[in-house]
Amino acid sequence: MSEKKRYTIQDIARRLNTTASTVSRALQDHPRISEKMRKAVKEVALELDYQPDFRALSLKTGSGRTIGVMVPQVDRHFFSTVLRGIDEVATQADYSVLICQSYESYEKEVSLSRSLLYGKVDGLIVSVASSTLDATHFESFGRKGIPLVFFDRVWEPMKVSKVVIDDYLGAVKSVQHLIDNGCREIAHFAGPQHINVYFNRTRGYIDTLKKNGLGVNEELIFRGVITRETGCETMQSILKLDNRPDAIFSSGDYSALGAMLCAKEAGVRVPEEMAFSGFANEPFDAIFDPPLTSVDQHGIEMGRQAAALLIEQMENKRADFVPRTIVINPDLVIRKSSLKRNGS
Amino acid sequence: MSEKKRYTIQDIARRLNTTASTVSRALQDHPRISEKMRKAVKEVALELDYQPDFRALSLKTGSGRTIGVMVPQVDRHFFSTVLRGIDEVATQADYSVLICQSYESYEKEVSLSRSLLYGKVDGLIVSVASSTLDATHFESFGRKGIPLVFFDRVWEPMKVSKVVIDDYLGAVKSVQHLIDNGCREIAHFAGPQHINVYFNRTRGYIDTLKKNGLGVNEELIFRGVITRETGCETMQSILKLDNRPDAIFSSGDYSALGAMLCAKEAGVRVPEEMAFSGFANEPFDAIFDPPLTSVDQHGIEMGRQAAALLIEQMENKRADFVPRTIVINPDLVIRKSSLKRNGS
DNA sequence: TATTTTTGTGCAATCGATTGTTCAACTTTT
DNA sequence: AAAAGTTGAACAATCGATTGCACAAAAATA
Repeated sequence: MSEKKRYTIQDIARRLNTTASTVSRALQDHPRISEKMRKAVKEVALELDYQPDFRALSLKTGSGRTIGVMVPQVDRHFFSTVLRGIDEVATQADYSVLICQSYESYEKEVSLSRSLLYGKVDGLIVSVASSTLDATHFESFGRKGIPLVFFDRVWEPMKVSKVVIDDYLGAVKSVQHLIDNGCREIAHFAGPQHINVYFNRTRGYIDTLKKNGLGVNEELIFRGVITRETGCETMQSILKLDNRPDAIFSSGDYSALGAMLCAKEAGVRVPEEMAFSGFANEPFDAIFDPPLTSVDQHGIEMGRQAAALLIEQMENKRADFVPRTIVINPDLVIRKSSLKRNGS
Repeated sequence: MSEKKRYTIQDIARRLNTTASTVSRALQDHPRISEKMRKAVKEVALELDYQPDFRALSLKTGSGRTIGVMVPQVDRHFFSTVLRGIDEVATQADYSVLICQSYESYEKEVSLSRSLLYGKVDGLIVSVASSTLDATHFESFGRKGIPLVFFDRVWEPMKVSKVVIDDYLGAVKSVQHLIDNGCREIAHFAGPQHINVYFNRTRGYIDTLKKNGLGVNEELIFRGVITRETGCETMQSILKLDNRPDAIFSSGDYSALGAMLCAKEAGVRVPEEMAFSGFANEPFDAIFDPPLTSVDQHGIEMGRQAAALLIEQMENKRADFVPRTIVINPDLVIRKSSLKRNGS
């Protein structure tokens, strides 16, 4: 019954006894096309529901107006807000956004890069997977003239534009807040240290302790604790310690949460006996009991900046483009879980 | 300094004083190419980090081996699990997945469809936006011979393959469970009724009440309650009622949660005085106090089935393909929030 | 040695669009 | 009415890759 066909510019030409070039020009309102022909072409185009073929078009023009985004997982609130920011700016500039997920896997990341390199995207925005220790696979993009922008989890050695938050500052704000609230023995859940963001959070923690004249107790730094499960397990060991810490500064909300729930379960009063502070400001932070203090990373803004940076570079194709790094200030969102001093 | 160029098959040919066709064949291990030439070509290709141009390739071959997925939002747990299922099957079959978000907006959905129609994808998997009342814009895909599969939120009138869960059954299981636990006045938070999934959940609720000889009280059906905010507000009004319901069956977890937290805040004992049951089995359901009973939709499985269905249709390009609908059985995940009878 | 077969490459068309060039048919100018 | 200018549309090349066909040179067969 139905024709099931994608009509091309040639089909239109055939029906009107003319050529593809004339049709192409008519559709573009070229001045040298007669009014009559223009109308006829547009009419047939409409009738056939003609859409130009993206592949042919981008092959000819050299750009498909498509931005690729590669993130570890889209269902993490932070990444999804960044996506929103990117989408916003990209749409405005008439670019499509192609999202893909590495699922934190190095292999997947490499194979995705390869497939994107085929010419599916004209520019790429990336936050690297946690299992990626070496991100040289991204260097091909530079070699092929495909602009690249890193955000959040960046591959420092590469000379490309980056958008990051000041993780160090976020940690400082967080730990200082805990100290100001009377905490003196602050434990820390650290993420994988080869990832810049986690490394910087840990640095901020250590420096802030020192700055306040508090000693750094290596035994209170728990490494690789980022999931709810590990948070919970770590709390179990903490509860067995002779002198329990009076606060936890976690590099992530999931582990902070896991630990907090475990502690409550074990009868620890939060925040009176133990205060908690996380990182990422996940939406569920606000609805826990008690609500979790956390660091907001302004994802939408990061996304906007990353997209703007990328588009700028794509449009100004000069070889002398100088990569920039944009640093965004994080905000500490104070909630009950850390208010040891006063319950306000 | 750096060349900043994408090398083509022609560049390789030029270096070896041969032609593009020979290079193309050499790279494909065509039998009629000499061992020597083959080696030489591959060597240069490697040296130049040659990657075939996706656009040229898919223009010629007619397929870019790309599946498009359009969902309302990627940061909803259900959708992100479906994505995982799709990704799994697609990757295995050597397809790339292109994700895009409608953000529940009809306009965005229409404009995305248009851009995908350009030939960016060879097949499409869709869950429609809540603001979409008329999804005829998807019919172009059929007309152009681009296979389409709906999942979860489907546009019933279209004759295409669909993957859904039995929302009716999910609601039945949920409400029956509440009744079995001694609830007699069960209120219902209903979603937008023009969306099939919400409509069916409400039907399941009504039918189950009737089946158990319980009357349906229209005043206990609250429409359009899907966010945490509206859930909370609705609970406020419920608490003012003369005869409060003893349970809430919500069509969504967010509103169930909002309501549950509000009720607890107001001093209602959960589940003793009021039981709660949601829909979607969001990951946070398990970590609330009390944990929320909910209906699991088997997202990964839905994604797998949808992708398999789509790929089958794409590869078997016969015009006589008959659309299928796959119905997946939901499971009720029982947690403390609904266990009124016994605290087990 | 003459003829057939095999082997290795090049030529040219094609996918669907864009765009510079050519060229006939009208208009306008003188 | 002849020269010059304008208009409308066709021709052909191009983007990067694939692939049927032609055709030498080399190898195998007679």
